[in-house]
Amino acid sequence: MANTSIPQYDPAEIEPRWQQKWHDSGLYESNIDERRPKHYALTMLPYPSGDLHIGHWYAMTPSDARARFMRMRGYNVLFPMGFDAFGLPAENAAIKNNIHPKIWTYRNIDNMRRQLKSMGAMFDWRRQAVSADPEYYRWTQWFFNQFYKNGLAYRKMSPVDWCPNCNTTLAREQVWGEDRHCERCGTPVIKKDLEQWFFRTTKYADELLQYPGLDWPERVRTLQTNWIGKSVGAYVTFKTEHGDPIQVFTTRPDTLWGATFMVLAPEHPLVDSLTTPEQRDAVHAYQQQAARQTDVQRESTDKEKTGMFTGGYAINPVNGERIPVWIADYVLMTYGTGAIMAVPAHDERDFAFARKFDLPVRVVIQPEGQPPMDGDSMPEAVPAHGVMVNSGALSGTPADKAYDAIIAYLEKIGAGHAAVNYRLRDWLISRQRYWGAPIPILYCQNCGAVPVPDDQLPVLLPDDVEWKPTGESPLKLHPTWRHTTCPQCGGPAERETDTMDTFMCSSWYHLRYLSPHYDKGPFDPREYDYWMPVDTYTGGIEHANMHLIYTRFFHKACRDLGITEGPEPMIQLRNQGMVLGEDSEKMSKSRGNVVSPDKLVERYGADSVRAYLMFFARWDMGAPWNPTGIDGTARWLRRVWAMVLENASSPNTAGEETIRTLRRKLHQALKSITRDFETFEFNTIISTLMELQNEMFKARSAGAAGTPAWKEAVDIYVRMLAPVAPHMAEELWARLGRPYSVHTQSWPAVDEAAAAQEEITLVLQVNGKVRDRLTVPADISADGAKAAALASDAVQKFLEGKTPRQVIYVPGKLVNVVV
RNA sequence: GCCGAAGUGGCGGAACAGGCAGACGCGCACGACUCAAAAUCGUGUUCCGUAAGGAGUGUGGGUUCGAUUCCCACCUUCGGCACCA
Repeated sequence: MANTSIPQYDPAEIEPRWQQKWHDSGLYESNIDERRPKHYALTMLPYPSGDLHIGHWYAMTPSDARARFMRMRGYNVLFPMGFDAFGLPAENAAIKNNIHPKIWTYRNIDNMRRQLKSMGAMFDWRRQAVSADPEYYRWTQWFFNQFYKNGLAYRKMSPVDWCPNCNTTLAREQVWGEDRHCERCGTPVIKKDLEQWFFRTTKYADELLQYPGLDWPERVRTLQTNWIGKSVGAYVTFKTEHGDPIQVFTTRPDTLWGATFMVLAPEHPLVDSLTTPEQRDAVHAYQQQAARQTDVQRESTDKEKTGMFTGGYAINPVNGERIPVWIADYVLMTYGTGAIMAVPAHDERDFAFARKFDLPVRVVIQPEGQPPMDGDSMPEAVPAHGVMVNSGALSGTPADKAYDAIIAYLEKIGAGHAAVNYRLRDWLISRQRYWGAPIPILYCQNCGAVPVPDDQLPVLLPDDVEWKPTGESPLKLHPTWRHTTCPQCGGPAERETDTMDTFMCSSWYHLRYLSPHYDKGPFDPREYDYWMPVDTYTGGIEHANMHLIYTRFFHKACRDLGITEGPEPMIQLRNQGMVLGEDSEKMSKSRGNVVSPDKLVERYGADSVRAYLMFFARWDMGAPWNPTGIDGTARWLRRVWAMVLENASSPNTAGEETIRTLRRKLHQALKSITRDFETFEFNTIISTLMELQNEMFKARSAGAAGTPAWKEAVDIYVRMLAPVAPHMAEELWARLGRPYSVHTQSWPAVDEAAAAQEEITLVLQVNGKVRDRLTVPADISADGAKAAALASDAVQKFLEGKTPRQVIYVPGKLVNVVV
């Protein structure tokens, strides 16, 4: 019955032809349209590393399919694309291949834009933004200026993380893992004392912990919440014997009576004045040794405790007790105040320290229902849950009840107050590299640090630089670039030679897409008012603690400066998983397990690649690449092609039942696919389409082709296919004689009556085991169902003559007979 | 150590209110078409058992008429954090 006259499915011919037509007709140009609801669909922009990776396709094609679905549902959809074009790999490639980073980057952008276009995605290329373009980074610098003028950017000398391979400092978020390695190159970082620029992200720590109205994965919110690391407690001020205050942070002010010593970080500013002459040499030696250690050595948990007595003492404000002050490297200068009160009875670390240096241990919280603890003999610290003991007037009070009273008391005697601390650090944005947006600051001998006036931006990155890695910013080596005049006093000034972290560029790219050539501000306010916020954001979860924190901070900071509006920049977030190599390892050139999308497109066509990437794994999970599975999706698309085009002359001999079944399956599939698009479950969209196609084959064999129901099924099928396989759907739509374009059609409506089940399969169980199945009317009564079940031979057989104790009917599903 | 995610056939996965486990596809086997192969189409494919039947969703318990789904304990893998006071 196969009609041999239909043309073969030839994606290599179809796909470029439609891409050209879409481009020529401006099909994907999104413009403000107040009559339609807007939908801003954003997918994370790629770094122009050279070639589009299968991972990019995996991230972007389902995002594109969903954007298309939203468009068909009546939304005015914006789905833009651009390039995160500044960054280290360009410089590394420059060094390796002796090619200018700019040439390397823009060449890659050209190639990747071509590859992106082969996906057939609905990107509005007019809105492309490239972060290395002066018309883009002019505004990156402008944002820096606004932050600087409002106290959100500051310069500070401090010990910072330095990647010896990338020759630059890194933000705390960009140092990963137990060995504290560089997020980019994997080299363990070292500490350096440098004067660097920071953004005051900590100012927003508390707000960043709130996710108002955000539909974000729980996973991401948890990662961010843990990263920000809020601790609620109190600052308590002890005094040295000379009367100098030593402030500590504690989450357990109720253990104050158990503080038997204090520990300062070796770098703490009070160490010098506390140290007695007899201890001076030893303390100095310990400080030196601590300074030489790496963070990894210093912060490894299982390390034997080390420390040194300063010879000095402090007075506990609640009981006037005189306690020794030590220094130790387990206390970090970068958290809290760099000093702690040690309560060895109830803190594991303090306990280990006390035992090692033979310091007193005093129990102040007695766990309930246990024999009294003895500080001298206890083998380990005990959790501080229970009743306060050895705590003066508060002895006998449950610890959790005393908490607020103690803070009130500390406030009354002027020795402390409630406080909150965060693990989050301010964002270090200085990079000692060439290929980035220059920090728009000048240093004048008279005026100090002066921002380049907004109307003189951008501070252009010079092309003629030596990009040799020296550990200094390459811009420092430029013969003339750094020398300029101060805009305030006209005297000589030098430019800042560091560039900005590229995460600064990517913190606001979603705003630049709105109007990439706008020159009166970072974005056209009319476009902002219409499109923002981003409705759906898709991308990898690896950015949970980097980009996704930075961009939220950026938005909130800008909101407070009157630049942006609303609490959050991106309302809904969905993360795709990772496509691994066939060997289940991360794809990398060195492992030789990289899958090239170009070759797959050449062999199967973009539509098959798109469909396979949606089908082959749960999108949010990812999976190792399976090279043979794609044959199945390619086969399916060829069958769809044949099914749609072969039907025209087929007979109309189907019975009523066939037609009813066809329509039921069709509308059930439509319902299921609609729901799955809403919930980002792409793999079941494809399998439902495959199932429906099988059902339609059956109906056609039964003579359904040529009926109105068949026509309806084909029409709906092609529409449902459009987001997934946009080229094929467009071609089929045209061949069916329908007007251009399938992508501007509305998403079909479910006919609930058609989808309704008239008959159901009633499952019959005996003691929870399936023994029989009956086809019964869907509206069967409970009594009817139970009677039918008991009448079943199979059920009777397994009842073995016993009387049912209970018969359970689950409407529309099953009957369970219990004996 | 703490936080989070995940464990289902040979493989990817489905089961969306606690109700038919294994949809859909890959792979494999057999068959049709073919001189032959590819492509295509058809049939079968969780395991044990000739069968009747039994077992079965990481492991062990629990709740329930009924558990992949809920609860408890544990194991494994992956991700994040880690001397954060």
